[in-house]
Amino acid sequence: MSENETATGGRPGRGRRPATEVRAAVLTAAGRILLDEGLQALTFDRVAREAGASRTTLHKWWPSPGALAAEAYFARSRPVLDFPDTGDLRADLIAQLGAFVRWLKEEGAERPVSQLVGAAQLDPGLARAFAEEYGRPRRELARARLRTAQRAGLLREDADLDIVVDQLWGALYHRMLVLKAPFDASVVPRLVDHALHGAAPR
Amino acid sequence: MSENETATGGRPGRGRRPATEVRAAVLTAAGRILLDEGLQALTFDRVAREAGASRTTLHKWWPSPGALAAEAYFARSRPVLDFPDTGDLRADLIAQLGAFVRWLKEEGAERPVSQLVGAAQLDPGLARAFAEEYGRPRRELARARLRTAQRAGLLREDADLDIVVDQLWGALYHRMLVLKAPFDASVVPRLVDHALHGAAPR
DNA sequence: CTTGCATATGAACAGTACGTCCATATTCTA
DNA sequence: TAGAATATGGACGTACTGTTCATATGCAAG
Repeated sequence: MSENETATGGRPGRGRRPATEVRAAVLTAAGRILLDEGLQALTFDRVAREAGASRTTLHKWWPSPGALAAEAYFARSRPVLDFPDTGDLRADLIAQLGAFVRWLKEEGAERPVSQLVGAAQLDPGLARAFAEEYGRPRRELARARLRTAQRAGLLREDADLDIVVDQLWGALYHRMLVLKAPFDASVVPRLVDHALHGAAPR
Repeated sequence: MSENETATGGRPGRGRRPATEVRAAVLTAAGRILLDEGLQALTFDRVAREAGASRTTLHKWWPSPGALAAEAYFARSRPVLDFPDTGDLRADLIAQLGAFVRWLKEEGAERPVSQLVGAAQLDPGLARAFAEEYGRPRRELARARLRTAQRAGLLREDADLDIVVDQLWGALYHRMLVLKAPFDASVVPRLVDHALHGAAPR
């Protein structure tokens, strides 16, 4: 009897839909809006409209548009989380940082990442999520690779590996977020050489 | 509570007040709100109410709350814009970066600066203003000091001074904005040594 | 002193978004 | 088959933006 437009695909009107289906539709719509129009456009209203979901539902599952944006972005771009060890530290660092720069510049990650980091400065929940799901894991990965090199005698015993990581990635973030200065992958080798050998005469 | 006393002091009701007087009141109120409650609370509505000004006036003078916040902050904390040269590059860098960290951590600049950089990621006008009035001048100052050292033979001829600056300040911004990791002035000497001598064995 | 311009003011309006509540419809599960 | 879980549309109140308008007042030129 219930000619309900079919559950799949159409607009099912009122009533329950599978939660996973709704979540997926919401995350897809949110990701698209984030990439196409930026974080400003990603409001609960917009996402609900475009996902064919109810705003009430979004409020139930996500505490804020920022949190939804972060989850949508991570669900989409699952960043490569490995750090190959070829034995050549310099080459490995250049490869990793180069991939980061290309991800930012050629795969369109620069705007969403900038905006998410930016919004995190005003949203403690988003800040925690972003640091824990994004910043920290990447830092740990790099740290581990540096630790291996340090044990192999390729880095000084008293080197502060956190500082090395901060200097490598932080330099890029500095240009991207604070200075708004253009850069591309060509800075990476120089950056790595500076981190390894410093700017003072040898 | 609004007595319509004459023009000076009281609440003058309608009509013109000197523009400079209104601007000063607005910037004062905006600065206080920014420091006490953060950038979220700094809306045209709030500032207009607290400054005893009309919202219409704020729209006339500032394009957005972010722009007002930036101007209010710079008007208040006029950061020290000199970079002493004692001849000892390492000591000068430690002094400068140490002052920066203390400014952030002990003078309450961390939250407003983080929030302004954050908001700049979503507001191109604010981003430009912030980079031009804040980031770039500081970088130029540091670059100039490094250039002197380079001419004196304290840095390699082929050293990339922009990279050195990015590695020093960027490392701190990285911890503050991306990792949300605590830090204090004690990292500064190590940071400078890494920038000067690198992490590889000498 | 008069006149006219510049400017601040209050008020109102539409638009958008948030956050919350409700009754209802539907699906899932026991 | 019955009840729990959950999505839905709708409504409400609040807050902020961005704009327009008429009005009041300071300032400066004549």
